Amino acid sequence: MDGSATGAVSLLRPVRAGNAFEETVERLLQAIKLGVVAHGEKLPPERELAAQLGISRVTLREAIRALQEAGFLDVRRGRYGGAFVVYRPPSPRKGDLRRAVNEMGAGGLEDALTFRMAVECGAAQILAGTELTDGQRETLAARLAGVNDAAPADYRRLDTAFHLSIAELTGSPLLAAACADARLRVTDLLNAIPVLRPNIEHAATQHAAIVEAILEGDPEGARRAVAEHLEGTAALLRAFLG
Amino acid sequence: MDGSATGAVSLLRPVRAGNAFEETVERLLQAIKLGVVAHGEKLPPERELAAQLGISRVTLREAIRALQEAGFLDVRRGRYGGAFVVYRPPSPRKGDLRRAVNEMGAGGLEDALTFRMAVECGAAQILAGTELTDGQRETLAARLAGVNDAAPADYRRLDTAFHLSIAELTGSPLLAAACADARLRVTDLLNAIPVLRPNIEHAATQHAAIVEAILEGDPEGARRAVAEHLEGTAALLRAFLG
DNA sequence: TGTCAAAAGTCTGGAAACAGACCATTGAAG
DNA sequence: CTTCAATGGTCTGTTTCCAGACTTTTGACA
Repeated sequence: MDGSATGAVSLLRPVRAGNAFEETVERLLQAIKLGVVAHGEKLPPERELAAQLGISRVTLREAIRALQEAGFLDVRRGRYGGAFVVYRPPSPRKGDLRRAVNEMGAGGLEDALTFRMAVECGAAQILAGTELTDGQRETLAARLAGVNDAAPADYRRLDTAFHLSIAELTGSPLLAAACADARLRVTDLLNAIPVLRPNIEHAATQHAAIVEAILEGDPEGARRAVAEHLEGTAALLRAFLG
Repeated sequence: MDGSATGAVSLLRPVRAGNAFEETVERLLQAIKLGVVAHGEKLPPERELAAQLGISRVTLREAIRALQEAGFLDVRRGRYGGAFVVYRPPSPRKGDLRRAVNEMGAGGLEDALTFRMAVECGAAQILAGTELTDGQRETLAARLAGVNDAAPADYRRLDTAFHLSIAELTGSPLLAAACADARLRVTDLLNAIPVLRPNIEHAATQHAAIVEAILEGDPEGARRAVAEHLEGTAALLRAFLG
C-alpha cells in the first residue's frame, strides 16, 4: 500500500557531477571567489592539488589553464612558482543579482536559503551545547574579531570564515561540509550586492550575539541568533531583488 | 595574519567519488537496503536508470551484474522483465554493529550522528514554521500511520520514509538530500541492531510528538521532539556497542 | 655566480566511460 | 498461435581521463 515510500528523492540522483574538467573549474573558481585562497596567494602545487581533488594532473592543468585565460590565475614556473590568484571581487553592478538568481533556476533561491538556515542553525546550536576548549573559544573570538576589523574588500571572505568556523568547531566534517556547501550556494548572490556600512554594523551586532550565546553554552539562544542573522541576510537579498 | 581562514575544509575534497562503477554499486545497494525499492519490486529499466544516474548503460549494467552475483537482484529478460530485488534484511547478528562502526572509521560515528541531529532537527523546525497544505498534513499523517502499522520486517524502511518525508515536505531539495544522506550513513548501524518491541513503542510515542508539534505549528517543540528522538536512537546504538 | 630543489610543462600508452546501433528474449493481448 | 512492444544482452568506435616518466624554468642560497 505504500510502495516506494521515500519518493526516491536522493537515490536516483546523478552519480557523477558531469564532466571532471568542468567540475574542477567550478571548484577552483569557488575557492577563489570565496577567498579560501586569497588574492596574491597561490594554489597548492599541481601534483598535490590533483591528489586532493582526486583527479589526474592533466585534468587539473586544463582547469588551471582555463582559469588563467579567464584572468583569475597567474601561473609562474620554476621554484617558488605556482598558480597565483589574481582576482579582486568586482564592485557589484545593477543586474548582477538578478542574473545570479536566474542562474540558480526556479526555486533555487528559496532552496538554498532554507538549506542554509537549517544547517547553520543546527551547527550553532550543537556547538553551544558542547564543552568548548580554550583553543576553540579563542578561534571563535579571533574569527569574530577578523570580521569586525575587515576592510570592505575583505569583508565577505572573513564573514565566510566566521560562519564556517562555527560549523568546523562542532568537530563534524559532514556538518562543516554541508555548511560550506550552503554558503557556496549563496556566495554569488552576496557578491552581487554592495557591502554597505549599516548592514555591516547590523551584522556585527548579530555576530556578537551568536558568539556570546555559544560561549555561554546557550543552545536555544545561539540557534535563535543565527536564525535572526540569516533572516536578515535573506531579507536584504529580497530587498535588492525588488 | 589570517590567511587561508576557512581551513579549506571543503574545497580540496575530491571532485569525483572515485570509480563510477563502484559508486553505482554502492548507490543501488543503498536503495535496496534502505527499501526505496522493496523486495519483489524491480529497478527502473536500464536505459531510464542510467539516464537518472548520469552514467552510461554499460557502467550501470556492470553494477547490476555485480549485485546479481552477490544475490541482491534477480535479472529477467523480455517484456515485463527487469532487475528484481531479491533481498531480505537478515536478522542482525552479534558483532554486526561493531563491524559496521569499524567500517565508518575513527570519528565517523559521532560525525554521522551529529550531522543527522543538525539536519533533521533543522528540517522539522522549518516545516513546523511553515503553513501546511491539507495535502502535506495528510502525507505526514499517512507516513506516521505507516510506521505504526509496520510489520517488524518493514519497520526500518517505513521509519526511514517517515523521517525523510519531513525533510521533503519542507520543499527544499537540498535539505531533503542532506537528510537522506544523513540517514544513509546510519542505516547500516540501525540494520545491525534488532528491532525490539519496547523500542518501537517508545519511538512511536516520539514520532507522534514530532507530528503533533509540526501540525500545531510549534517549531521549538518540533525541534525538541526530533532531538529527543534522535538522542534516543543514538543512546540505543551506544548501548549496543557496550 | 653557480648550484639545485621545487615547481610548471610535455609526452605516451592505456584504462575507463560513453554513445549509439543492433540483437535476443519474453509474455500479454489479440 | 501469432504478434509485438518492452526489456535485457551485445558489439564497435570514440572520448575522456589517468598514471607516470621525462624536460624545462626559476630564484633563493651557499
